[in-house]
Amino acid sequence: MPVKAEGLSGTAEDELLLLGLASPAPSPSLPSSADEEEEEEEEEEEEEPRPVVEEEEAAGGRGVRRRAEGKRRPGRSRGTPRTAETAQRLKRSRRLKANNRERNRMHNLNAALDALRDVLPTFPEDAKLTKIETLRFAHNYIWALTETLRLAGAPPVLPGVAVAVGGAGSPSWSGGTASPAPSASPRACTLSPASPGGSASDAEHWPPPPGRFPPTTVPLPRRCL
DNA sequence: TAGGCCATCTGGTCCT
DNA sequence: AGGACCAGATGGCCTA
Repeated sequence: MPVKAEGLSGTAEDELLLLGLASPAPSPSLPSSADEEEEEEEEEEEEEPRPVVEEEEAAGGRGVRRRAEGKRRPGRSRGTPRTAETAQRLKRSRRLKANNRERNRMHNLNAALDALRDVLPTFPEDAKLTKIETLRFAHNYIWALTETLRLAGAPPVLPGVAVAVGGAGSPSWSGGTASPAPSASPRACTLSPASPGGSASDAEHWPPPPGRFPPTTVPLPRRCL
């Protein structure tokens, strides 16, 4: 499924839509389940109990036509307490807002992943690593660079030096150390994903599929050459 | 066609 | 209460 453009269903819009305060423009965008649900919601809105039928009749509005057609909506007239509907709508509204937030969150996550891909060497250049490959390769790449520095006699990277995350908060490194933990690992020199904190599953994913093989430019620790 | 990858939705949980 | 985060489910697209 193609990525839905951001802003297609803004939070505020959803809210307005759900509360019946905005008239939804026919969306030419890709059909998603959310959209479908919104459409359902629109229908619901349209079928909201209309307390001012007399006025509509006077104005020749839809109330008149309904009555003329002799159609009566099932259920819903007086029996259902309005508060239940309101609660339902509120719930739905919150859900859609949460969906939007979640979508944005995942978009941010993907953007960060793309940024990570950009700084990772791949061959060919435009080969796109999958998410899991990106993470694993980044892990290895950092490990390899660290090893290279270490073997070159460079001073250890200062713990606490970290990438500013998201640009908003202060830099943090949840791991508590700036170097890939496994640098002390006895598994040095393999340069396989199993090297840095490797696991069986890591090894399973190495090497990457042909055509997107990235590590050709990863500097090997001198000891390994 | 099966399997991999991905985007999205959803409900639960935790945190502020 | 509302938002962030997470994991499971679902369905679409693509490739071998």
